[in-house]
Amino acid sequence: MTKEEEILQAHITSHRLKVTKERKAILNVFMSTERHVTAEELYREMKNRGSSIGLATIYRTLNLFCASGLAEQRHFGDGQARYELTYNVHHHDHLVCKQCNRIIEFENLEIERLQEKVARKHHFTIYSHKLELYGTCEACSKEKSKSKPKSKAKSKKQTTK
Amino acid sequence: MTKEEEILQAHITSHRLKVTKERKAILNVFMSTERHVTAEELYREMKNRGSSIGLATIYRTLNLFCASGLAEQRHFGDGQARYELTYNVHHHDHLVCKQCNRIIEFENLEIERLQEKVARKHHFTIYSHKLELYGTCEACSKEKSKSKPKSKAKSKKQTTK
DNA sequence: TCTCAATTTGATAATCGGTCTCATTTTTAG
DNA sequence: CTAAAAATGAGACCGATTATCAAATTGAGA
Ligand SMILES: [Mn+2]
Ligand SMILES: [Mn+2]
Ligand SMILES: [Zn+2]
Ligand SMILES: [Zn+2]
Repeated sequence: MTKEEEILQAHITSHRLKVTKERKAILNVFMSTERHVTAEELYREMKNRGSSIGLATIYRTLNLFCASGLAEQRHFGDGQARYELTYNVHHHDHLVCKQCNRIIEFENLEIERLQEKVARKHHFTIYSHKLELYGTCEACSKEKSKSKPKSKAKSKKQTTK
Repeated sequence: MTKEEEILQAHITSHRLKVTKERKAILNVFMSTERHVTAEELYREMKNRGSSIGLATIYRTLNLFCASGLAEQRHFGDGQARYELTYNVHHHDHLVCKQCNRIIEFENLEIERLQEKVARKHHFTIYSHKLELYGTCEACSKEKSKSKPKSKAKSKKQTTK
């Protein structure tokens, strides 16, 4: 049993919940897929691997992962929640390329310290924060003309009239 | 005519759009209400003041304000977009109290500089960013037991089972 | 000022991510 | 093994926002 399975089981038993094959299966795939996955993406991935677990269960289970401290939910501005394993993963923030939807993780202790300083000045107690830098990644700014090297998002229709 | 009305008109004419009484009325109320307003809140405020403008037009017009550079859209994690006038307003980020939904604005050039530094390190070009610190404000941490002094958000049902 | 094509509006239908409901199945303490 | 509690899948439902469309308004040019 992986450490992650243990963490999940601990949370499950301490909350009088139940260990199910669905939860184990979802945890497995969740750990093996790319970071910042959406519920829908995870659902499709599981289907590809032969699973018949329903989408509602995917949502429920991702929420459970978050409640157990295994994962965290993120929003990168495309209207879908994304999830990433955070157990044993250093805290970090994100650079989000709006061209190709690539997500680059970074860690900056100076910024974290300054956030705390700001909070102190306002007598505010931080328990979470969100720092995202939106723009264009290196790859995308090099290929000035081409459009979407690693597209992941649906392009939303824009009424320009 | 206020400077804001001029900016809007400039955007409107340069895009072959039309100046309407609705747009002027919405801009007026938008400028006179509190910052970080939702479309729904602005709609109700206008109704209170006797307007009969439809909600769809409020949404359309707030989007227009954003397109013209007068306003910006924000998301503070409660699932509704909020808007604030940013013309002639210094860039700032936000402390969001999850107890009372108070929003405190702050400005920190050191953090902004460090963000740019991070971006440079990753050869990334930032064109916008989002920094929000979530937690408990001074007022709320003082009244340890009381719940919602200036409640603004609907409490979402949480299935704890 | 009049005309009229283009734009905007209000009402409301549609969309979309996500949650809830409920009948059925699975888990697990005893 | 039993039975109560919890979880599941299917699909109904929800809330914020956008799209549709007929009717009204706007404004550039005559
Ligand atoms: Mn990450
Ligand atoms: Mn603000
Ligand atoms: Zn990119
Ligand atoms: Zn507060």
